[in-house]
Amino acid sequence: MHIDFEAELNPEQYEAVTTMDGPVLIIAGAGSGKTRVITYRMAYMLEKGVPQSAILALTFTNKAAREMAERVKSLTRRKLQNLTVSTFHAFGVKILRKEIERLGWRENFSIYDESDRNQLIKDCARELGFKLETFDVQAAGKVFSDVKTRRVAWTGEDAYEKVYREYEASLKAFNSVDFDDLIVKPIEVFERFPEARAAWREHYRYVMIDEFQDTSHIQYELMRHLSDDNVCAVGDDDQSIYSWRGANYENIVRFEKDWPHVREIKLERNYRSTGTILEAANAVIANNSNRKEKALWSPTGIEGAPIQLFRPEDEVAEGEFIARSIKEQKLKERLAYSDFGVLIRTNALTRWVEEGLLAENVPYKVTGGTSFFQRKEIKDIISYLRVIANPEDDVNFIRIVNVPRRGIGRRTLERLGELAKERGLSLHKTAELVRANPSMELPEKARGDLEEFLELVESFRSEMLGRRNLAAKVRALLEAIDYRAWLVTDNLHNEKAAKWKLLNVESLVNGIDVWEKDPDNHDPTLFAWLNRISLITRDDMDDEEDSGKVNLMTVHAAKGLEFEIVFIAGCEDGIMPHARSLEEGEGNLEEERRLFYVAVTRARRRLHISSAMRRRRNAMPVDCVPSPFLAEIPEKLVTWYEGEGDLAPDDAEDFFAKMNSMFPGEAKEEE
DNA sequence: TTTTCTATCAGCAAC
DNA sequence: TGATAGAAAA
Repeated sequence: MHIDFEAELNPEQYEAVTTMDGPVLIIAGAGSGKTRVITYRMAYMLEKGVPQSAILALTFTNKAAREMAERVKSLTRRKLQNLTVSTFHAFGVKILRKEIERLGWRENFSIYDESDRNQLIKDCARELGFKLETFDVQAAGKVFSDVKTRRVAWTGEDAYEKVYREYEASLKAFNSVDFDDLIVKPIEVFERFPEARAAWREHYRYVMIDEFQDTSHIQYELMRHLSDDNVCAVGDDDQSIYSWRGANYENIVRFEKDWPHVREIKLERNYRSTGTILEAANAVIANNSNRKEKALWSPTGIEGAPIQLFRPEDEVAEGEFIARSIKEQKLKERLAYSDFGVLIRTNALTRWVEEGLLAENVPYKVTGGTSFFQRKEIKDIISYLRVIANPEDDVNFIRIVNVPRRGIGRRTLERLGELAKERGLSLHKTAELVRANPSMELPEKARGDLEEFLELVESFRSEMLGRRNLAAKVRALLEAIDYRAWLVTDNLHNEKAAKWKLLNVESLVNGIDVWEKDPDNHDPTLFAWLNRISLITRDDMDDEEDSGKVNLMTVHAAKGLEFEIVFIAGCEDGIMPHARSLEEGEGNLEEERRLFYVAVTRARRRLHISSAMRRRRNAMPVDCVPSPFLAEIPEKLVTWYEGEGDLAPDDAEDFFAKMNSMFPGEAKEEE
């Protein structure tokens, strides 16, 4: 299959795609066809005879990775089973599954998410005699992460340091790693075992990094270990919105230092938005100081409708307005519900928008927030499977040892914990020891209950380590622990909740079923499944029946997406920019502005911004001031909506026809 | 010793 | 709004 690269790309894109060898830095403004460049670049390499297994592309979300792989496949019409397109974290897992034994972990390690981690930190602090009321787990977690990712060092008199040591020792004892470890541990492997590094480095001769502005210090390190000279970073400093997660857009500067002969290519043509939206976005972001100069421009010359501002009475009115406006525009312009995106700063704000949409019968889906896998009932089941896969995993052991109730309460666990501590063993190992040695003191009843639990784990462990019928075995497990009955007793006063939770559990098991029956899945083991779901997010779940619905999500979750019509709700001072974010540091106003910029540039055709006059906070209505960012939009680009009349201003030009005629190839382009 | 009930507190973004 | 710690009840 031959691709006419020159015809399907603009000159800058073409240059970016065909510069295969040597370091390349692509500064890709919002909507400039970033994904297109990356996918075409991979296709180009393949066409030039680079073997697929030599290409590594790293992205930030599973969704982006999957879509990218799909597009390369459809572009080249090849199956490409050995092409590696993956998130940083998933790639870290891939390395660790091969190499972690070098560091003293076993291959069946567990991955702790944030709540697992916080639980462990709490246990460690308690263990060391800290009063839990005065011990800030969140703060400790942040410091731990900073230390682990080498952003700060201990001062030597830090109260957290001891807890950190305990935490690290516990992780190792439990054969577990946390999220940061997924990046840090591979680096450690590469530093300590140069032969391992050489092997990986040789394997991937072409490395590409997407969303480079959001790479953290350690991700950059990992990339450096892996890349020789053929490295290509694609990013946009104006869209760096993850500094709280360690992202550091100064990596762009470091890249230029580390590869001085870098070829730098700027993509500023925007194929997405109207001139009005671009002008507004440019004007807003120009208020940031520390950035690479660039301005988006539209090759179409379509001015488009003005940006519509609205100040609803309160959050309820805001939700109503959004719902009505969506209905009206959909009808008038024959759009689909999925053409609409409603963006908010915090997940808590979704509620009011949801109520508005519900009241007007507008179908919607919420992306992000507490993911499916964070739900209690789902975590329970996953905890069981984690313990079955890795019995040393104390955090998950504790979580489920008494769910459903089996008489193993606090006292028994405390006692078991003491015994484990004395011997330096995991709880599971200790429990086995207790079973074998009647001399070890424990009340008879507790002993029996514990034994029963051990047997349960063991019988399922031997069952599930096979490579067949995982879903059926999970169903059997659910039966064995009678999880259904537990859901009923645990939700006595809320039958609906119990039913809903049961449905969730069922859909989890169905998910396993689908996954293990996928012909492309070459490793249908319990370990593989656990590794996968540890890294999965809500946006990986959608596709099923979610097309044709309005998209409701946070601005963070919207990065990389685009919608015909965008609403930015809750555009008030204190929310956008978020007060809490500003408290944290000086530079955060600029990051909040970038966040707003990202929100604005999601819109192709029309943008609505609302800022409530009053909003309830903790049940008390509070007067609100519009976001200062609104004043940064040139006045000539906006109109005010007064709360009645036409909700959908006309922009008579036929946007689509014009847009499509301007460009060859697919016009609908994600970033 | 375990389970159930009640009061209190904190709530930004997510791999 | 939910999680969680501590008190009361079983």
